[in-house]
Amino acid sequence: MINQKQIANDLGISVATVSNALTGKGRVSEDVIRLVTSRAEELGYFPSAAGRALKTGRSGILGLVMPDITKPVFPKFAEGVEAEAEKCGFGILIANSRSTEEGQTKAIKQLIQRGVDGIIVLPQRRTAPNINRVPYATASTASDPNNTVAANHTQGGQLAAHALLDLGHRNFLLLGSDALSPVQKDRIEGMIEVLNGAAQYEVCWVSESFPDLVQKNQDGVTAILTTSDLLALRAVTEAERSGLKCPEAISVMGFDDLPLATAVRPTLSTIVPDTTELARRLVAYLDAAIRQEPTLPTPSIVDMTIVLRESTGPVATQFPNPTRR
Amino acid sequence: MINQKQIANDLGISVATVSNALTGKGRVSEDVIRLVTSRAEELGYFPSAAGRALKTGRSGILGLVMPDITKPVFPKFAEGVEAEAEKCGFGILIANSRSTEEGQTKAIKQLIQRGVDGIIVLPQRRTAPNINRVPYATASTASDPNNTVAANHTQGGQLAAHALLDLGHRNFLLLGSDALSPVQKDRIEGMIEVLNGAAQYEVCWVSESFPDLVQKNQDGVTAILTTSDLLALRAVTEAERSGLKCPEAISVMGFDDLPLATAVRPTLSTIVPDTTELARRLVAYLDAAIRQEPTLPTPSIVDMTIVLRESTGPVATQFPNPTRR
DNA sequence: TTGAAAGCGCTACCAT
DNA sequence: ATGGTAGCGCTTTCAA
Repeated sequence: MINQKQIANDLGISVATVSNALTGKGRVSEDVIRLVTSRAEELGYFPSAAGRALKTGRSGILGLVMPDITKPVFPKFAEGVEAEAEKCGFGILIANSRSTEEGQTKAIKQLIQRGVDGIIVLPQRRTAPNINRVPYATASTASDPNNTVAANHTQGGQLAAHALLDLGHRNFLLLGSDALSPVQKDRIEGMIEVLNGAAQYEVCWVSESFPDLVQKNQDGVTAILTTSDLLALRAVTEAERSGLKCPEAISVMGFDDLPLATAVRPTLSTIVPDTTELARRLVAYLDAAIRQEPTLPTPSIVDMTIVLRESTGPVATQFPNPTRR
Repeated sequence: MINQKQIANDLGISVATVSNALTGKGRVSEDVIRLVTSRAEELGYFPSAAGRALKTGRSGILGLVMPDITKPVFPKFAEGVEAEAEKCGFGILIANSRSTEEGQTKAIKQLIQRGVDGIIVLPQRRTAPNINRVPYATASTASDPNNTVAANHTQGGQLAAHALLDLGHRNFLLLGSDALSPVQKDRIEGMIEVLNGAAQYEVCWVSESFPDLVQKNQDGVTAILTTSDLLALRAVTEAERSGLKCPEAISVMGFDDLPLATAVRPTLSTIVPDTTELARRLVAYLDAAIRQEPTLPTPSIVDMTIVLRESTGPVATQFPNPTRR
């Protein structure tokens, strides 16, 4: 491994000058800077991360704790964080909390041991990570008191409901998969807020058994709002299988804009979280905290957007199903 | 930050003894070990990663270069690598090659600068990563000469073809999305090897336009083999939309066992890569290389398995479509 | 069994 | 403008 000392000896100057020339901090003559940088280039010099970290007390690495990167929502987020971190000169060390609080605690401990400068946590069940050694930032729901930034799930739900209301729908089925998830609760809540008084609706938490969509449709339901594209996919395909055309007979709305949303036919209308912005604020917060800036960004909420594709359409003017009671 | 020196002063012993007691390497009395560890516990001591790295020349961190974690194949792999790495005491630093060779080169350089001990690369277009500073391992296709381990895409393709042949199908449509991808080429090749002489088949690379499945079915096609679950999803939903029941009229086979495979109805029959085993071998190789073990694992190939779900079934005994010419 | 001391590569202070 | 040097926290001889 080639180091500053070798460059210094090579050029007959001191390591201090080499360091100064390379980092551009000290006052060194242009000539020496050119000399040193070109020699460093020649020798293929890379500064030692360990040496620098030991001296400065900073590793330039951020930890990212996620529940389960296998779940399709997280990769987009991870990518956003990685990209933002790189812009600020940070690397990303990943850790898996395995969707449990113990896993989360363990992951955080490991990251600290590895010397990260800060930690981003995606707590799934509103657990407050207990970190004192390094600054941390969390992306949670708006209703979570100790978050750094939150996606506006409620507003996302509102967006979904509004869009279908605008298309003329008045009888809704709201589909979630986990009644305990704060995220899903917020999304459903947003939908309900908008629907209340304006339309009929029924909330259904899917576990094993999926509701009989034909039956629901006969009962008047023309629109399904879901808390996830995975559920929407299920709904669309269940519907089409039983002869209910989507969106002609029934409209289906997804959530999260997963890759599958454009792979399925009909393509899924869905609510899009701004993961890039979320990641940006998370990293910006940590960056400020690590630099010990006097004022830190305050908790904020990032709105979602909607994208209307093929799975939603205007309510049929005449009832698609003549047997409706 | 609390360090060994403080513990040493605290206990009136030397830092060397503290280090020895903590790492268990040197010969220290049981009493002292107990004393030191308990005191360390009390003070909440964590060894400094930087200090240790500087001294030992090892960071305990592995870099992982992936083309695009947003593509649904990669998260499962990343999780496997993370899990395996943790078992060997390594952390995982992620880097995004953005599916380009320049991106890959840049990512590798960055990882090296951050002091990783080794690098795992998923080269997408059969590029040979140029790394000399640290050991690296690649997961590529079997036909790639410089790989450490490969998933047996060809055998996966064979598996798919065999399964549908066994179900009585004799007229196939093979669907890929990228004729330039070595992975997809190998998969299709495997299918063709099995089908040749045993059945009729047509290969179709989907770009924008999707083949007319009703037409194909009328031409006799009863089974579709794809190179990805995303394509299979597309095929299933296109088919069902145009009144072709799956699997009654047409069977569809996916690849990769993505999360969506069980969210769609019918659930997708698919080929499952053993990402855990792939990850295990990759990490094991690097671990050995980093420890400078005399003999390193030689390149090896990991077979895939098949899971039959709802999207495939026996060929219809009578033609589903009476208008077949 | 324990301790003193060197040194990993870097930066920053202070002197020249 | 440049150089000498201390020291970040740890491990590892070597000596006691």
